[in-house]
Amino acid sequence: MHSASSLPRQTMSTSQTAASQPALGLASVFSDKPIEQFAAGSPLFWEGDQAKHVFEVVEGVLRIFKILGDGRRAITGFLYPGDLVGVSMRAAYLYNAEAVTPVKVRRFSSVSFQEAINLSPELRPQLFAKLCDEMASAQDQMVLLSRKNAEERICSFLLLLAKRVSRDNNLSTEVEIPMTRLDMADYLGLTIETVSRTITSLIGRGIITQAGRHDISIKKLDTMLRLAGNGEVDEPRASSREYSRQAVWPS
Amino acid sequence: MHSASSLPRQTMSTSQTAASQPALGLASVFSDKPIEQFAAGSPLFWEGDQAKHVFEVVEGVLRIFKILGDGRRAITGFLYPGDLVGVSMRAAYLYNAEAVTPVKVRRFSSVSFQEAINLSPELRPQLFAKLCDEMASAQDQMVLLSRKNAEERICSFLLLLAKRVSRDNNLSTEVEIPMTRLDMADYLGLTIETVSRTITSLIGRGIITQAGRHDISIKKLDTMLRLAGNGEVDEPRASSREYSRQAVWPS
DNA sequence: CGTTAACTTGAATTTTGTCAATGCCTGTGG
DNA sequence: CCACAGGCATTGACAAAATTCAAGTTAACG
Repeated sequence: MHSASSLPRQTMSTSQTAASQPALGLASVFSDKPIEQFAAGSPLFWEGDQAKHVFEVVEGVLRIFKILGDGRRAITGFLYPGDLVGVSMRAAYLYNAEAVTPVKVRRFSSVSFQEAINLSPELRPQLFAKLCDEMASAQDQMVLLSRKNAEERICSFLLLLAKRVSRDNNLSTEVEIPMTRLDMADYLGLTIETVSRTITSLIGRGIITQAGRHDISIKKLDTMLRLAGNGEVDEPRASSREYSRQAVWPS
Repeated sequence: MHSASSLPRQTMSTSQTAASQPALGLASVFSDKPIEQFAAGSPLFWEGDQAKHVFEVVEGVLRIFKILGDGRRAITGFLYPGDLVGVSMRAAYLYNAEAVTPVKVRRFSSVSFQEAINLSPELRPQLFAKLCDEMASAQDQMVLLSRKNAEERICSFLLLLAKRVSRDNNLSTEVEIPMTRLDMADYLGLTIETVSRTITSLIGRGIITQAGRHDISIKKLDTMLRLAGNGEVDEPRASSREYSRQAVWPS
């Protein structure tokens, strides 16, 4: 089921937040923990499990999702290196977490994690900021799901992936898609067929090109941005990663 | 637009978090600030405004929303007494906030709010927990928007409103809907017509009854719960037909 | 290299949206 | 306090978008 391809599928995993981490970043909490590996498709935990641990993604991509009574799946997020999994302040996990690609994580007990956070006036605001970022992208996703059509959803998603690659703000035009069409569909609130048709249409119009199922290249970035439907193409909005935040938060 | 009816429309405002607040709750941060009032329909702030203040809702209901380039509106949440507005750790607000009903709030400067939180080891975890709650309901909303049909959305929403009324977990069967059909539509990712038709259908089947546009009564709670589609009551865990992967678990 | 899961493509169907007209609350002003 | 106006909601007919069902095709992995 989707294991490690020999292709650049993994290259994404190496990059990301590691380099941009502050001197004493959140990752430092985990740094003395051993690395654990999960094969593509394997679960880290299920919704309802005792929430005994918090994980830090070191390499690879995770999906977090919920399942409705009759089996419908909704993926609520994909997690990349630097992201934390399982921070919920609850006794039980609120969602399922599975590896999309082969994944490396570090594990920390929930209790000690909270202690560590609480004792460090330097880490606390970082965690807080991460939560706020998460909340902001959750809201963007609600806008997407509630008001965008299939094409706008796909374009928004591809641009999101494009933004992830670079640690600064530049979009890369070479986009790697680590997940399957089904994952995309369940994240975007569409069916697999609609995802496929929409991508085919984008290719047909020369807006993107494809090199294998998991690698696309954006050929008409301006068109993509317009099709993503956010309006303001060059908005100063979520420069997404760190540094755009208010400089308050003393301590 | 939608002002204070003489009906129990307001009663909801008084209840909520006030009673369940710990001795030194988050509200205490705001307690010395004067109460400000906003008329129904008036804005507290717009997306992009300098995020100079944090608000605590004291009475009434707010909507927070984003607008796409061509005018489509997506409401990402309704806020009730006890909720905080504008906690984003950003220089600018990320969304618009407007009064749905006449609203009373207390205002606090963002900077001092963060100071206060950071200095109090008692308040900190409360804020943290609030953020986690918010994240949890954002995820539920993503599930709703991504995988539920119109009827499931409406039923889920009405049950959500029903749950808000009581401070414990009991659902009230008398549900007050403080917002318009358009607000509901923009929150549920539907059109006003679909919302209307769906409610009409529920009434026609005797599942709910209506007393004016803003007050419904749940007559068949079990049916409502089933139609909401969460399949929550009896979950023998993995109903995951095709989604449960074999538990490999290498390393 | 062959098998099989993942993906694509097509046609029919369903759901929801759009447009348009009517009906009914709600709050205002008489 | 009541009547009335205008906004809000309902209803209907039609259109559009996305889903479903059903084959085919491709490419990933053993």
